[in-house]
Amino acid sequence: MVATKKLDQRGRPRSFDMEEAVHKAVRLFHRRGYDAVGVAELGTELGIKPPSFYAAFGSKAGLFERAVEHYSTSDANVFGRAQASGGTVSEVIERMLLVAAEVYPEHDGVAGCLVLDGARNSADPEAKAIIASYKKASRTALRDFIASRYPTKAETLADLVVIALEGMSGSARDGASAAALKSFAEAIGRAFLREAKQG
Amino acid sequence: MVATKKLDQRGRPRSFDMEEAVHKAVRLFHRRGYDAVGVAELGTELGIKPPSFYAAFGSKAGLFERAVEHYSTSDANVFGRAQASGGTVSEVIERMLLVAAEVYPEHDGVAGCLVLDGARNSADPEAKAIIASYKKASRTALRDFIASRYPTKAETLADLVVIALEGMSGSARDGASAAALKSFAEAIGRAFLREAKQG
DNA sequence: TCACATATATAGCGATCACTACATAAATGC
DNA sequence: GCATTTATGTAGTGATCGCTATATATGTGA
Repeated sequence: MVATKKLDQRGRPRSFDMEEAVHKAVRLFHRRGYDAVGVAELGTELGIKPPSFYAAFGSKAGLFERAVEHYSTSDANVFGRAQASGGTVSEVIERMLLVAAEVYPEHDGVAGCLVLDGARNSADPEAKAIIASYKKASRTALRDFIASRYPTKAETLADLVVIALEGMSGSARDGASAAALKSFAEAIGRAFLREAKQG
Repeated sequence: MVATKKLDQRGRPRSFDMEEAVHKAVRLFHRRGYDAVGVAELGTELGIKPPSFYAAFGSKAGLFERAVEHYSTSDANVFGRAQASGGTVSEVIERMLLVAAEVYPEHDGVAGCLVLDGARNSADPEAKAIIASYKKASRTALRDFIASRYPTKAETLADLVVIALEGMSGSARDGASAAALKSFAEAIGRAFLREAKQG
């Protein structure tokens, strides 16, 4: 049973590019949130009509899940970006906050973090579950990273950072400037050091 | 023309209590956000049928405006509550953060701040405008209060507090515990003192 | 008593929601 | 050629959205 798996490409081929469609969906969901983006608009913006849309993604929530997954494995993942440059735990945290201060303000009509704010006030249980899953995973990764250096204060320090990022994302979506977010990020970075080393 | 204005109570009287209806609307909008609460649900929960609803409030956004106004003049206004007890600027700020840490976690299914999060991701321009107006007024009041003691750093310090409160409200809506919000509030209180007196 | 003013209940408006039934088009394997 | 497989376009599903037209009920002032 070492049969070579022929991925048979039978049937009519897709008339649109999946990756490009998901990328456009990321921008729409990120800009306005899950509920405010309708399937009709997604269809016209992505150039996909309803039957093809549902054949490809299953549902609106299915596309949202793909969009969130695409988003959180991109440069928008501020924790991943900050970790990539190495350094101490506090250096990475400070860098993450500064990266967020650069990324979160409005760019091309999009502001804040899709994971933190993309399903806020949503009435859809699926969308909320998808976001809750990603938030929990992110928080766990961040807490474990902090615990590698500050094991007894990891929870409190993780709360400090996560709540701060929530505030930065929400404020950015309300129009906060890059300068305001930067000074906030710097203050939280100093607070992190202070809370980590004292008390 | 000093005619005594007789507020004539002519016509059929209301069959519901306006204040009680607004209070119920506050809870619904606060719990789920503006868009996720429909007029049909408001009607059944408030015991008001459509024509009476529109005669009394004009529109869904009209009721929302009344709800936000009622909310922000209640005990939910953490800045007002913190100011009421007096003290120095930094004492009031620290107290406000601690009050928010008590008020924002879920109580009776409601979490966070209606003003900060009630119209998040809303597709309705009216609701967004109402919230934007209240946010701007709150921020201005907070900044002016801080400026009375720290005039050169008022903007930066106001950003610190406002973005922190945004984070606390958003996190509370995601299920953050009172303990987590309290430790965050304490850390931000220390950060406020530090940023105000140094640098 | 009766006009007037206001609020009510019944019923339904057009628009939009996420989603689908159905027939057809376009590729492959034999 | 021809069956099979997959994707497509046309058209429309029932449900819900915020809101309203119309007639009736219930109060006041004269």
